[in-house]
Amino acid sequence: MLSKLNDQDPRVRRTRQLIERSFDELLAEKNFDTITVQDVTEKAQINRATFYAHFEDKYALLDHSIRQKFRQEIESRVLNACHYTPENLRMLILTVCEFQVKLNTSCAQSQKQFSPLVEKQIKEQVYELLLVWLRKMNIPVSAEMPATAATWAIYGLASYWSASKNRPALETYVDEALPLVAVNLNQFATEAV
Amino acid sequence: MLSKLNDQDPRVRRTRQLIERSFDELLAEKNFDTITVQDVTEKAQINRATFYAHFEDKYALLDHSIRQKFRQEIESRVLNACHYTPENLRMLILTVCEFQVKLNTSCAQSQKQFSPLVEKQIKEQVYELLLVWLRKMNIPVSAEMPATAATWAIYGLASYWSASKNRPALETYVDEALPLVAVNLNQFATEAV
DNA sequence: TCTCCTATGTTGCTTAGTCAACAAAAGTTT
DNA sequence: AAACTTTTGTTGACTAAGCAACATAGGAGA
Repeated sequence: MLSKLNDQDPRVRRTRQLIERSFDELLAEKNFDTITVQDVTEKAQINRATFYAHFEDKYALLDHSIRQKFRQEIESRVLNACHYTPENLRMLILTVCEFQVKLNTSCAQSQKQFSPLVEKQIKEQVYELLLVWLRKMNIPVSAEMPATAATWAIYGLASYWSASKNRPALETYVDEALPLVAVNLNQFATEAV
Repeated sequence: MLSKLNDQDPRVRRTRQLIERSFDELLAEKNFDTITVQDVTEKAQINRATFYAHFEDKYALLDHSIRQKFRQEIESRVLNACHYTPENLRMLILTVCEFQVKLNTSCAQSQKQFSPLVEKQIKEQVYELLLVWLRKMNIPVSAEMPATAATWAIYGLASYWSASKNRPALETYVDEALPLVAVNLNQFATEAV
């Protein structure tokens, strides 16, 4: 059904948590496509009908789960509540890189199949974050294009790194990557704090 | 209100768990009479009105909590699913002794004030357990009196031990206590399995 | 192929939990 | 003592979760 539940309602928060937690645990145990909606609801001890009130299907749950996890990485580094600086940008690139390898190791072998999902979620959020940063510098031109360029560059560099056979040390790699991305943003940075 | 909720309903189980867990955590932190119903519901993240649907007040919660904990001790030793033997009786006495000291150490200093509650709950459950045991031996006389005598004896001996300045080793104490209690029950034990 | 079985969505009705507002009790402060 | 703040129970209207039943879709196996 998906008739928009109220995110502030404690009951809604609770059941979402139960679903998310159970799903994470199941993902650690077995492959995504062997996980059924029933598995999730049984583990969460909620009714199956309740699941469908929250998510369209298990793919929507996976989508949400990935989005959630990346958002947490962003928030744990407070990147969502700061403004553009080269250092923060560096931290953002680093976050994307780490997230990639984390997914490849934490869950089972199943990751290849939903890497397009991951790409979509990461890029959406990086883009939104960069937009916020750019808009805080009240620049004369539109923020969309620089944000887009930087987003794709960041994601591309991160997946290039995470896919490399002999990965160079993350810190040194990010040092190299930073100027390639920052060139799109630095031009506005004079107005920043 | 307390309009009997359905114990089988997952929602009911969940909120009870939330309440119990929060209460336990609060009890570990501070004294019982400084704990408010609000504290519990805030920690449990449930509505205050919901609390009152489950418990009359915080005293009823305390009552329930103690009952619950002792029942768990009984069940973890499978005493609820067996029959009378001197060894099982020994285990029961031991359980009561351990429960007494556990309460005195685990929670804060507050225990003295609700020791009558503890006494009531322990005795009720020991009595019910002994009744079940006695009835399994289909004895010719009524089970109530031997069960009562044994219950009081067990509780008395356990609190005497737990209150002693220099407590003797539990095992040896129980060895001494066992015959004093068993004398009420052994006479029927010939019929037992 | 046909059957069996399991997972999926969906539905109408019931029950539990939320919320806000209230009056009244119990502590606190001054 | 009076004025205050906090906590307590209780209420009624609303929303989410549970349940059982259904039709359907897909796989697995004879």
